[in-house]
Amino acid sequence: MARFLITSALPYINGIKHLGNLAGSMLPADVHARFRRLQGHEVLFLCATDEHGTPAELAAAEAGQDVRAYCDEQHLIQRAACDGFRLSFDHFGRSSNAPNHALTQHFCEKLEAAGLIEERTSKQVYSVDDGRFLPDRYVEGTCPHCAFERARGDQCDNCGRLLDPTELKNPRSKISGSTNLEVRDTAHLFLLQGKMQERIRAWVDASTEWPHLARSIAYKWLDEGLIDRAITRDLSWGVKVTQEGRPRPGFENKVFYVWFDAPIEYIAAGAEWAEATGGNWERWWRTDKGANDVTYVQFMGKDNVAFHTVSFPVTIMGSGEPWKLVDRLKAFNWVTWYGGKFSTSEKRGIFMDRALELLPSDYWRWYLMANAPESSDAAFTLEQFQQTVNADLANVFGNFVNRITRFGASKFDAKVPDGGAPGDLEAKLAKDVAERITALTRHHEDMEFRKAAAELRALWVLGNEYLQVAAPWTAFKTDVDYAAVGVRTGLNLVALFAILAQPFVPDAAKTVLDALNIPEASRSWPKAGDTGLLDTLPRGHAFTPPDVLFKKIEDADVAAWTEMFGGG
RNA sequence: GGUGGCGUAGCUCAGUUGGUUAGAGCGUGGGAUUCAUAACCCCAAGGUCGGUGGUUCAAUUCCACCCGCCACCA
Repeated sequence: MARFLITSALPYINGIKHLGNLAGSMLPADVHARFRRLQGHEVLFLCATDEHGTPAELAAAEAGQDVRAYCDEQHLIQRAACDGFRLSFDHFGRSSNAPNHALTQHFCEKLEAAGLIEERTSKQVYSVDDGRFLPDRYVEGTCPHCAFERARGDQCDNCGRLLDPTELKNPRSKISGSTNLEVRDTAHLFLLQGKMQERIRAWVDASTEWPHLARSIAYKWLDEGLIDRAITRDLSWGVKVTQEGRPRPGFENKVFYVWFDAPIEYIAAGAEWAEATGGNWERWWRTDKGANDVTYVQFMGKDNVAFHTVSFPVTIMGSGEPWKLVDRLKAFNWVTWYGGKFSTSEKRGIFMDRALELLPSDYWRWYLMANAPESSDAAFTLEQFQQTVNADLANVFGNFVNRITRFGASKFDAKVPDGGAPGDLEAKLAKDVAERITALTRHHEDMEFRKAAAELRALWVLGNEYLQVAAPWTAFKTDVDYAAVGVRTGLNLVALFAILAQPFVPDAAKTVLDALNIPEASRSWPKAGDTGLLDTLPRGHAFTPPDVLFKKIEDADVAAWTEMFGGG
C-alpha cells in the first residue's frame, strides 16, 4: 500500500466549466484517484475554485454582485456540477478561504527571509473614475504603430506588436470607458525567480518520470532565463500583503497576484480538508512530517505546465521549507467543439451543468476518457459521442450485463447456478481476461486513459465472445450442467467487468454490483496473480437483473442538442 | 517571429528504436445467431502513413525545407 496525493488544476471561478475543462484535468484526476483507492492505496484528492484576480471582479460587476457574494454563488454552482459528475474530491476548497490567505502570506514572508523578494516601484495606469489601477490589458487605445483603434495595453491585436499601456494614444479604461486616466507610481513585490534558476534546473533534471513534453517546456523556460515577477497587484479582492503578520506598510490597498496565491491553494485545500475532517494535512504535504512516502500527482491542461514545473516550484523550494513537490504530472491538450473552440460568449459547446441535464454523468465520463485529448487536441462531436456511447456502453457492456442476468434469472431462478465444471473454453477465457487485466492495470498506472478505456472495452467484448460460443441458451436444452457453467462464468464476468469499470463509470458499476449483491469489501481491484476470478460468486448466491444500464442516444436527441448547442 | 506538439483508412485514434501483406474502434457491405437494449459474434472492403527533397540495400518510421492545425513564449 502506498500513498497518493492527487490534485487537479483549479477551475477558475468566473462561470461553470465546459466539457473541455473537465476532460483536461478534473475528470482524469478523478479516474486516477478512484483507481488508486480501489487498489487499496491511501489517497488524498484535492481540488478548489481559483477565485482571485481581475476577471472575477469584472464578472461579479457584470452580474451586479459583490465579488465575495459572486464567488460564494459560483463556488456552489461549480461544486454541484462536480458532485454531479461524481468527482470524488476528498475536499473541494476555495482559494479565497482563510487557510490560503495564511499560507500565501506565510510563503511570501519565508521567501522574503530567503532574500527572494524585492520591493520595486513602477509606473502604471490609474483610472480616476474607476478608482483603481488598470491591468495592462484593461487599458484600450489607439496603437502608436498601426493606428488600430482598439489596441490593448499589452499588445495590439491588429499588428501584433507588444505595447506598454503608456504608449497608447487616446487611452481609455476598458472597464468603464473613462478617459480620465493618469500614470502613477506604484510599488510591488517582485519574486526573484532568477536566483532560483539552478535549483529548479537541478530538480527538473532529476524529475525523470515526467512526460517528455513537460520537461521540454520546463527547460525552455529555464534556458530563456527565469524573469523576476511581480507577485502583487493594486486590487482589493485577494490575499492581503503582510509583513511579520501585520499589514505591510504601503501595501494596504494591494493584494497578491492570483498566479501567486492560486497554486498555494493546492496545499491550503489540504488544510481545509483537515479542518473539515480532523485529518492531518501536513502528513501529506510536509516531507518532515510524514509525506516522504507520498507520491504527488498533478493533472493539468497543457497551458499550465510551465506554472507547475517552474513557477510554483520556485515558490515552494524558495521557502526553504520541506514541502512536497510534484512527482508525476499528466498534461492534456484541449477538447474542441467540432474542431473549433468552446466558447461561452458564443454559446458554442456544452457546459458541465447542461450536460448533466441531458444525460447521466457516466455517459460523459466514458466518452471524454475514451477520447481523452492525450496526444493532441480531440474533437468533440455529438455524432461521435452518440456512436461511441451507444456502442461501448449500451451495446457491449450494458447488453452483456442484461443478456446474462436475464437468462440466469429465467432459467436458474436468479441464483448463481451450481453444477458442471469449467473446461478448455473457460480456461482460455481466464487466460485472456488475466492478460487484459494486466494491461488495463498498467495503463491506469501509466495514466494512459484512452488505452485503459480501450482495454476495458476489449474485456467486455471477451465476455460477449465467450457467451456466443458457450451459448448456455442452446446447451440448456440438452446439457443443463454445461449451461450452468456458462451462466456462472457469465455472472462472474459481470461482477468483474463492473469492478474494473468503477473508475470510469462509477454509477453504472455500482448499479451492477448492487444488483449482484456484491459486498463493498469485494469490489476492490484485482491483484496481479489473482486466480479464480471467473468463479468467485458462491453457488446459490442470489441476484436481481438490473434495469437497462444505458439507454441509447437517439438520432432525435442528437438533432435536438445540435439545435440547442449550435453544433456543427 | 521563436520554441514545442500534431498531421496515418469516411470518422476518432494506435503504431513503427528503419525491414516481409501498416493496426483498433466506429461507420459501410456480407454471414451466423436469437439469451439480450433490432443488441451480440464472425468475415470483408477501405489508406501513395500532410507535401517536396535527402541519407540508406531499404523510410510511413531518420534529416532538411514547405504547408496546415494547436499551445506556450516574445
